[in-house]
Amino acid sequence: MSKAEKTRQFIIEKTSLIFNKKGYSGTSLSDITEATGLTKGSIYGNFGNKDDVALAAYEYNSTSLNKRIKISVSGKATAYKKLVAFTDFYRENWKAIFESGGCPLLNTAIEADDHLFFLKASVQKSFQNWSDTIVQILNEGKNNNEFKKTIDTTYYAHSFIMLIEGGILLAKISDNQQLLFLALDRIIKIVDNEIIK
Amino acid sequence: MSKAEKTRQFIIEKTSLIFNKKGYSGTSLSDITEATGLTKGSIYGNFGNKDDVALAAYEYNSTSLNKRIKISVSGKATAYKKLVAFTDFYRENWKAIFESGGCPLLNTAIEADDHLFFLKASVQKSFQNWSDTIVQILNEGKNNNEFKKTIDTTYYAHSFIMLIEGGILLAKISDNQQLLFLALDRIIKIVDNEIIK
DNA sequence: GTACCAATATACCAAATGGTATATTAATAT
DNA sequence: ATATTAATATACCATTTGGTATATTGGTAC
Repeated sequence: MSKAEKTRQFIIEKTSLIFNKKGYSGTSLSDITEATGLTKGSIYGNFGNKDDVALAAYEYNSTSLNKRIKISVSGKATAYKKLVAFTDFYRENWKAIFESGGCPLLNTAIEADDHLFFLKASVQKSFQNWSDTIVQILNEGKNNNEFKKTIDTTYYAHSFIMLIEGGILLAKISDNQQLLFLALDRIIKIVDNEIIK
Repeated sequence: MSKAEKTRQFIIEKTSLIFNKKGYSGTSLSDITEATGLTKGSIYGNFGNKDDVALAAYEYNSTSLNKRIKISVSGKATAYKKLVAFTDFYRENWKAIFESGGCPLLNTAIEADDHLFFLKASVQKSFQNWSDTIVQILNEGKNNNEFKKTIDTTYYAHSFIMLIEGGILLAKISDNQQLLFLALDRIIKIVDNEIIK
């Protein structure tokens, strides 16, 4: 990794939290220089403009969350256990997630879909990727004879994502994590009642 | 209504759409003067500062959505029909809602809970109010012997709100209204399977 | 009709915004 | 050791930001 690549990574890591908390409109260049201790010249030597920093910070936020979820899920013996691990991830990490500004996909989607269009494709991809991950687990369950063969995998993937995002939203604005747990319980209930054989 | 009150209302109505689309950080004073055709002097004659305009615009956006939902629900004969009407409201109005920037509660919650704290109490109140409305319908159903007496009304109110907000989020960023309908179908499924006698 | 007050416009302010051209420093290859 | 290049800092730019003091206009009561 060249020095420029290191600095680029350094900038992303130091600003990702701010972008997730204050949003992409709400984060200024002085926020960026303050957080990194670097000057504008250095920022613009490594990024084309502010949007590029924002996009890189979003990519960092979304992929690092995704990685952590995948680690929690991987290694579980059955597809069912993977789905439980997936919800447990949020039960165990809700506090850290909330303190770092909440789900980056949720936060960024709001800004991307009517205003900051340069972020939209990236956020769409994140949701698609998330959905694909869940679909994969559901297919694994079908193949293992754990889950019903008739289930619509993308339908359930989308349902779970909605419940989690809605849960995070309501829990965060209400300062009540139980509301997120409610959504997670509902996901497991759906798995138990509709998906498992 | 005095002239000042009229102008105040005029400013709110003309800017509410911009605030919902661009967010409260993303909306500038020049956006406000442009949308209204008024000057800064006039804006600051009617509001203390930009935050006050933002807050008033949010209140306008959230209450006007709430009013429209209440109109759709009211007049229905049974509690069950009221819940159906509530989901049908989104089936019928999703396009208009999406074009005006999506759900103001969702949009504003994202900015309010880590950044623009002056909005937080107001958004919390909106969610509380929404939850209360659903709880009221559920209680009505209990009293009418339509719904099971044992159900936890706030639990279901929160579940429905999560599904709708998650559905709006996913549908909007994916440019696919079917994803919202999926959430609405799930709500009716829950009513049919768990709430109705 | 005029005096008075409410409402709006004008003209200004300092600070912050995103961005850039150039200077300086640090690293690297020869 | 030195030339070259990569990385960062400095110093500047025009524009926009939110905000305000003052001037002007419009309406209304007497």
